[in-house]
Amino acid sequence: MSFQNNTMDECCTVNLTVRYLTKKWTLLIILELYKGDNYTRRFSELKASLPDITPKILSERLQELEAENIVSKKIDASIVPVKSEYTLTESGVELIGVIRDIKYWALKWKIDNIPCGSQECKLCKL
Amino acid sequence: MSFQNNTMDECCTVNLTVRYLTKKWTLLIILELYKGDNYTRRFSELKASLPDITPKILSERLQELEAENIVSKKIDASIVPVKSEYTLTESGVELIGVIRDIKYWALKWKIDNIPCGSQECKLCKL
DNA sequence: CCGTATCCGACTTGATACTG
DNA sequence: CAGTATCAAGTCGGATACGG
Repeated sequence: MSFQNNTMDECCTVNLTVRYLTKKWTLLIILELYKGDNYTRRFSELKASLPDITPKILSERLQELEAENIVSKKIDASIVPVKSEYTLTESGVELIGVIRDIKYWALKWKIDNIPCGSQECKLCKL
Repeated sequence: MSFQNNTMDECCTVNLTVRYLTKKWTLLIILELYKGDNYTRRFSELKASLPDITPKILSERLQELEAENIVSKKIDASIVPVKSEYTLTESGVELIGVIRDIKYWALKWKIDNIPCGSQECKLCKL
Protein backbone atom coordinates (compact mmCIF):
# COMPACT_ATOMS: atom_id res chain seq x y z
CA MET A 1 0.00 0.00 0.00
CA SER A 2 2.71 2.47 0.85
CA PHE A 3 5.30 3.20 -1.76
CA GLN A 4 7.24 5.49 0.51
CA ASN A 5 9.84 3.09 1.72
CA ASN A 6 11.13 1.64 -1.49
CA THR A 7 12.51 2.87 -4.74
CA MET A 8 9.14 3.82 -6.20
CA ASP A 9 10.02 7.40 -5.48
CA GLU A 10 12.82 7.30 -8.00
CA CYS A 11 10.64 5.89 -10.75
CA CYS A 12 8.98 7.90 -13.45
CA THR A 13 5.21 8.17 -13.70
CA VAL A 14 4.81 5.36 -16.17
CA ASN A 15 6.85 2.88 -14.23
CA LEU A 16 4.94 3.87 -11.13
CA THR A 17 1.67 3.33 -12.92
CA VAL A 18 2.55 -0.19 -13.92
CA ARG A 19 3.38 -0.97 -10.34
CA TYR A 20 0.07 -0.02 -8.80
CA LEU A 21 -2.10 -1.15 -11.67
CA THR A 22 -0.59 -4.60 -11.36
CA LYS A 23 -1.32 -4.95 -7.69
CA LYS A 24 -3.46 -7.95 -6.97
CA TRP A 25 -7.20 -7.42 -7.65
CA THR A 26 -6.82 -3.91 -9.03
CA LEU A 27 -7.63 -4.65 -12.67
CA LEU A 28 -10.44 -6.99 -11.72
CA ILE A 29 -12.04 -4.34 -9.54
CA ILE A 30 -11.85 -1.84 -12.37
CA LEU A 31 -13.52 -4.34 -14.66
CA GLU A 32 -16.35 -4.98 -12.21
CA LEU A 33 -17.03 -1.27 -11.98
CA TYR A 34 -17.03 -1.05 -15.76
CA LYS A 35 -19.72 -3.67 -15.96
CA GLY A 36 -22.06 -1.77 -13.66
CA ASP A 37 -24.70 0.76 -14.73
CA ASN A 38 -22.95 4.08 -15.24
CA TYR A 39 -19.73 2.29 -14.37
CA THR A 40 -20.95 2.22 -10.80
CA ARG A 41 -21.08 -0.46 -8.16
CA ARG A 42 -21.67 -0.65 -4.43
CA PHE A 43 -19.18 -2.15 -2.02
CA SER A 44 -21.30 -5.22 -1.41
CA GLU A 45 -21.80 -5.77 -5.13
CA LEU A 46 -18.08 -5.69 -5.75
CA LYS A 47 -17.59 -8.07 -2.89
CA ALA A 48 -20.16 -10.45 -4.32
CA SER A 49 -18.69 -10.30 -7.81
CA LEU A 50 -15.20 -11.05 -6.59
CA PRO A 51 -15.89 -14.04 -4.37
CA ASP A 52 -12.35 -14.50 -3.11
CA ILE A 53 -11.52 -10.94 -2.19
CA THR A 54 -11.71 -9.98 1.46
CA PRO A 55 -13.38 -6.77 2.59
CA LYS A 56 -10.05 -5.61 3.90
CA ILE A 57 -8.26 -5.87 0.57
CA LEU A 58 -11.24 -4.51 -1.36
CA SER A 59 -11.32 -1.52 0.93
CA GLU A 60 -7.60 -0.92 0.52
CA ARG A 61 -7.72 -1.16 -3.26
CA LEU A 62 -10.68 1.20 -3.54
CA GLN A 63 -8.87 3.76 -1.45
CA GLU A 64 -5.79 3.47 -3.63
CA LEU A 65 -7.87 3.85 -6.78
CA GLU A 66 -9.65 6.84 -5.31
CA ALA A 67 -6.32 8.43 -4.49
CA GLU A 68 -5.31 8.00 -8.12
CA ASN A 69 -8.55 9.50 -9.38
CA ILE A 70 -9.45 6.29 -11.14
CA VAL A 71 -12.49 5.81 -8.96
CA SER A 72 -14.79 8.32 -7.30
CA LYS A 73 -16.80 7.59 -4.22
CA LYS A 74 -20.21 8.89 -3.34
CA ILE A 75 -21.83 8.36 0.02
CA ASP A 76 -25.43 8.96 0.88
CA ALA A 77 -25.46 9.07 4.65
CA SER A 78 -28.97 10.46 4.84
CA ILE A 79 -30.45 7.02 4.66
CA VAL A 80 -29.98 3.95 6.78
CA PRO A 81 -28.18 1.84 6.00
CA VAL A 82 -25.69 4.18 4.44
CA LYS A 83 -25.45 3.86 0.70
CA SER A 84 -22.04 4.14 -0.90
CA GLU A 85 -21.22 3.94 -4.57
CA TYR A 86 -17.98 3.68 -6.44
CA THR A 87 -17.80 4.96 -9.99
CA LEU A 88 -15.07 4.82 -12.60
CA THR A 89 -13.84 8.25 -13.55
CA GLU A 90 -13.12 9.16 -17.13
CA SER A 91 -9.53 8.03 -16.75
CA GLY A 92 -10.74 4.85 -15.11
CA VAL A 93 -12.96 3.97 -18.04
CA GLU A 94 -10.01 4.41 -20.37
CA LEU A 95 -8.14 1.67 -18.54
CA ILE A 96 -10.62 -0.85 -19.85
CA GLY A 97 -8.63 -0.93 -23.08
CA VAL A 98 -5.73 -2.45 -21.18
CA ILE A 99 -7.91 -5.22 -19.80
CA ARG A 100 -9.52 -5.83 -23.16
CA ASP A 101 -6.08 -6.20 -24.73
CA ILE A 102 -5.19 -8.83 -22.19
CA LYS A 103 -8.41 -10.64 -22.92
CA TYR A 104 -7.84 -10.70 -26.65
CA TRP A 105 -4.26 -11.81 -26.16
CA ALA A 106 -5.36 -14.64 -23.90
CA LEU A 107 -8.09 -15.75 -26.28
CA LYS A 108 -5.60 -15.79 -29.13
CA TRP A 109 -2.75 -17.61 -27.42
CA LYS A 110 -4.38 -19.59 -24.64
CA ILE A 111 -7.56 -20.91 -26.22
CA ASP A 112 -6.62 -24.46 -25.35
CA ASN A 113 -7.45 -23.83 -21.73
CA ILE A 114 -10.68 -23.63 -19.80
CA PRO A 115 -13.55 -22.32 -21.92
CA CYS A 116 -15.01 -19.01 -20.86
CA GLY A 117 -18.55 -18.18 -19.90
CA SER A 118 -18.80 -19.65 -16.47
CA GLN A 119 -20.15 -17.72 -13.55
CA GLU A 120 -16.67 -17.58 -12.11
CA CYS A 121 -15.31 -15.68 -15.04
CA LYS A 122 -15.01 -11.98 -14.40
CA LEU A 123 -13.33 -11.09 -17.65
CA CYS A 124 -14.86 -13.00 -20.51
CA LYS A 125 -18.02 -10.91 -20.67
CA LEU A 126 -15.94 -7.90 -21.49
CA MET B 1 4.63 -19.15 -8.43
CA SER B 2 2.31 -22.00 -7.63
CA PHE B 3 -1.35 -21.48 -8.35
CA GLN B 4 -2.29 -24.93 -7.14
CA ASN B 5 -3.44 -24.09 -3.68
CA ASN B 6 -5.87 -21.30 -4.27
CA THR B 7 -8.89 -20.63 -6.39
CA MET B 8 -6.96 -20.05 -9.57
CA ASP B 9 -8.01 -23.48 -10.67
CA GLU B 10 -11.59 -22.36 -10.88
CA CYS B 11 -10.77 -19.36 -13.01
CA CYS B 12 -10.99 -19.21 -16.76
CA THR B 13 -7.99 -18.65 -18.96
CA VAL B 14 -8.39 -14.91 -19.16
CA ASN B 15 -8.71 -14.39 -15.44
CA LEU B 16 -5.71 -16.63 -14.97
CA THR B 17 -3.75 -14.58 -17.46
CA VAL B 18 -4.41 -11.34 -15.63
CA ARG B 19 -3.17 -12.92 -12.46
CA TYR B 20 0.25 -13.94 -13.67
CA LEU B 21 0.81 -10.98 -15.96
CA THR B 22 0.24 -8.68 -13.02
CA LYS B 23 2.77 -10.35 -10.79
CA LYS B 24 5.41 -7.92 -9.70
CA TRP B 25 8.18 -7.29 -12.30
CA THR B 26 6.57 -9.40 -15.03
CA LEU B 27 5.54 -6.60 -17.38
CA LEU B 28 8.79 -4.74 -16.83
CA ILE B 29 10.82 -7.82 -17.72
CA ILE B 30 8.83 -8.26 -20.90
CA LEU B 31 9.51 -4.65 -21.79
CA GLU B 32 13.24 -5.00 -21.23
CA LEU B 33 13.34 -8.00 -23.52
CA TYR B 34 11.39 -6.05 -26.12
CA LYS B 35 14.01 -3.32 -26.07
CA GLY B 36 16.84 -5.74 -26.80
CA ASP B 37 18.15 -6.67 -30.24
CA ASN B 38 15.89 -9.39 -31.62
CA TYR B 39 13.86 -9.02 -28.44
CA THR B 40 16.70 -10.75 -26.65
CA ARG B 41 18.56 -10.07 -23.44
CA ARG B 42 20.96 -11.89 -21.18
CA PHE B 43 20.29 -12.51 -17.52
CA SER B 44 22.84 -9.97 -16.40
CA GLU B 45 21.52 -7.37 -18.79
CA LEU B 46 18.03 -7.74 -17.42
CA LYS B 47 19.41 -7.52 -13.92
CA ALA B 48 21.27 -4.33 -14.78
CA SER B 49 18.24 -2.75 -16.43
CA LEU B 50 16.01 -3.48 -13.50
CA PRO B 51 18.19 -2.22 -10.66
CA ASP B 52 15.90 -3.21 -7.84
CA ILE B 53 15.06 -6.73 -8.88
CA THR B 54 16.86 -9.54 -7.11
CA PRO B 55 18.34 -12.48 -9.02
CA LYS B 56 15.94 -14.80 -7.26
CA ILE B 57 12.83 -13.01 -8.45
CA LEU B 58 14.23 -12.46 -11.92
CA SER B 59 14.97 -16.15 -12.17
CA GLU B 60 11.50 -17.09 -10.96
CA ARG B 61 9.75 -14.73 -13.36
CA LEU B 62 11.77 -15.92 -16.33
CA GLN B 63 10.88 -19.50 -15.54
CA GLU B 64 7.20 -18.60 -15.28
CA LEU B 65 7.32 -16.73 -18.57
CA GLU B 66 9.11 -19.62 -20.22
CA ALA B 67 6.43 -22.00 -18.95
CA GLU B 68 3.80 -19.75 -20.53
CA ASN B 69 5.66 -19.66 -23.83
CA ILE B 70 6.08 -15.92 -23.57
CA VAL B 71 9.85 -16.21 -23.38
CA SER B 72 12.24 -18.76 -24.85
CA LYS B 73 15.63 -19.55 -23.36
CA LYS B 74 18.83 -20.47 -25.13
CA ILE B 75 21.97 -21.57 -23.32
CA ASP B 76 25.44 -21.86 -24.77
CA ALA B 77 27.33 -24.02 -22.30
CA SER B 78 30.26 -24.59 -24.63
CA ILE B 79 31.89 -21.41 -23.51
CA VAL B 80 32.96 -20.11 -20.14
CA PRO B 81 31.28 -18.30 -18.62
CA VAL B 82 28.06 -19.89 -19.76
CA LYS B 83 26.00 -17.63 -21.98
CA SER B 84 22.25 -17.64 -21.62
CA GLU B 85 19.78 -15.62 -23.61
CA TYR B 86 16.11 -14.94 -23.15
CA THR B 87 13.99 -14.00 -26.14
CA LEU B 88 10.39 -12.89 -26.43
CA THR B 89 8.29 -15.33 -28.41
CA GLU B 90 5.72 -14.16 -30.93
CA SER B 91 3.05 -14.14 -28.25
CA GLY B 92 5.40 -12.29 -25.93
CA VAL B 93 5.97 -9.52 -28.44
CA GLU B 94 2.22 -9.09 -28.75
CA LEU B 95 2.00 -8.27 -25.08
CA ILE B 96 3.85 -5.04 -25.72
CA GLY B 97 0.54 -3.51 -26.77
CA VAL B 98 -0.70 -3.88 -23.22
CA ILE B 99 2.33 -2.07 -21.85
CA ARG B 100 2.11 0.61 -24.50
CA ASP B 101 -1.54 1.21 -23.57
CA ILE B 102 -0.54 1.72 -19.96
CA LYS B 103 2.15 4.14 -21.04
CA TYR B 104 -0.20 6.23 -23.14
CA TRP B 105 -2.78 6.22 -20.37
CA ALA B 106 -0.19 7.37 -17.85
CA LEU B 107 1.12 10.11 -20.13
CA LYS B 108 -2.40 11.36 -20.71
CA TRP B 109 -3.62 11.33 -17.13
CA LYS B 110 -0.50 11.60 -15.03
CA ILE B 111 1.65 14.09 -16.89
CA ASP B 112 1.84 16.31 -13.86
CA ASN B 113 4.24 13.90 -12.23
CA ILE B 114 7.90 13.17 -12.70
CA PRO B 115 9.06 13.85 -16.25
CA CYS B 116 10.20 10.85 -18.25
CA GLY B 117 13.51 10.26 -19.91
CA SER B 118 15.73 9.59 -16.92
CA GLN B 119 17.99 6.61 -16.69
CA GLU B 120 15.63 5.13 -14.15
CA CYS B 121 12.73 5.04 -16.53
CA LYS B 122 12.18 1.64 -18.02
CA LEU B 123 9.02 2.47 -19.88
CA CYS B 124 9.19 5.88 -21.43
CA LYS B 125 11.45 4.85 -24.29
CA LEU B 126 8.76 2.53 -25.51
C1' DC C 1 -25.54 -2.33 4.91
C1' DC C 2 -20.77 -0.38 4.80
C1' DG C 3 -17.05 -0.63 6.06
C1' DT C 4 -12.53 -0.49 9.47
C1' DA C 5 -9.60 -2.94 12.96
C1' DT C 6 -7.05 -6.77 14.65
C1' DC C 7 -4.72 -10.97 14.93
C1' DC C 8 -2.52 -14.45 12.67
C1' DG C 9 -0.97 -17.73 9.32
C1' DA C 10 0.41 -18.28 4.47
C1' DC C 11 2.44 -16.80 0.57
C1' DT C 12 5.42 -13.44 -2.01
C1' DT C 13 9.16 -10.64 -2.44
C1' DG C 14 13.63 -8.79 -0.89
C1' DA C 15 18.70 -8.79 0.84
C1' DT C 16 22.71 -11.06 1.02
C1' DA C 17 25.90 -14.58 0.34
C1' DC C 18 27.87 -18.05 -2.34
C1' DT C 19 28.93 -21.68 -6.08
C1' DG C 20 29.80 -23.94 -10.92
C1' DC D 1 27.99 -14.84 -15.85
C1' DA D 2 24.11 -17.22 -14.28
C1' DG D 3 21.98 -18.48 -11.18
C1' DT D 4 20.67 -21.03 -6.11
C1' DA D 5 20.35 -20.96 -0.86
C1' DT D 6 19.05 -18.91 3.15
C1' DC D 7 16.69 -15.96 5.97
C1' DA D 8 14.27 -11.53 6.75
C1' DA D 9 10.57 -8.46 5.50
C1' DG D 10 6.41 -7.30 3.36
C1' DT D 11 1.85 -8.33 1.37
C1' DC D 12 -2.19 -10.96 1.28
C1' DG D 13 -5.85 -14.02 3.04
C1' DG D 14 -9.21 -15.80 6.75
C1' DA D 15 -11.75 -15.14 10.63
C1' DT D 16 -13.86 -12.39 13.58
C1' DA D 17 -15.34 -8.36 15.90
C1' DC D 18 -17.00 -3.90 16.07
C1' DG D 19 -18.99 0.93 15.00
C1' DG D 20 -21.53 4.30 11.86
